[in-house]
Amino acid sequence: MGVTKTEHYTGRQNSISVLMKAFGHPARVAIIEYLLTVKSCICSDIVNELPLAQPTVSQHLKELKAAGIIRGSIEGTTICYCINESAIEIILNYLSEIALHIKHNNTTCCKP
Amino acid sequence: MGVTKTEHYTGRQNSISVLMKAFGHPARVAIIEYLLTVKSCICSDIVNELPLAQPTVSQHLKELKAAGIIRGSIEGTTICYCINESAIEIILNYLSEIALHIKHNNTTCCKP
DNA sequence: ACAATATATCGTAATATTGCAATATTAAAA
DNA sequence: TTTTAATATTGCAATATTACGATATATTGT
Repeated sequence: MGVTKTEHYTGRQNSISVLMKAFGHPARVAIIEYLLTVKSCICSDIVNELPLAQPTVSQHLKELKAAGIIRGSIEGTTICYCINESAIEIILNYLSEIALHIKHNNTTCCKP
Repeated sequence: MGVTKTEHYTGRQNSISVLMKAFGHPARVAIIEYLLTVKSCICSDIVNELPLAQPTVSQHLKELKAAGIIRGSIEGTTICYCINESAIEIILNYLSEIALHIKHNNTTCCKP
């Protein structure tokens, strides 16, 4: 049906999937990487850096913002967008836990 | 058009987005978490743990495997699935880089 | 006030994803 | 060999995503 049964999963499972999904498109990965290279976060020229039309970029930015990966505020005709460090930390902590679990469990099957 | 312009992005951007996308659904997050709790990785009962029909679980497992997040091999009527540690490490390294970049750049705008 | 510039929103087409019933496949067990 | 059990595949309906042209909005500069 194309609709996710969100209510059947834990809050953490849902919020992790939202954060990860935001990284789940190469355009958004490229946007994030571009934001990193720009020291000042006035980023009116993302459109020129990407092979995408302005409405498409705007939409990806909106999704990144909705997921909490970036923050932004209007500054005249330009927008100040930058990465929300704490969102990155949340994913990092989650994956670190997983990596620890794997090492701890030390499952011997499925080794290449 | 619903079709991603993969060819316009770097190989790294594409592969990161593939890995992250695999985590971009709560059912797959739940599957991964379940795999972690099972010491031996014979996981024939994922279906009983999740609020999803067997074909749906099978499909999510297929996607996780295609993305490289899990590995699996047939063992009679059951399947041995487990998490591919190196895939987790790849994401961890990538996000650590981003976090470092953020701290290093020390952009002062967009602070809450 | 008007033009220029930057970004957002709307509408829409193409494609992808999610979920499941039905069915197929596969190998162990009787 | 037939049944049983576990997983995969197929086909399909509902919904989501991606992308962009057209247009709206908003602010700056003249």
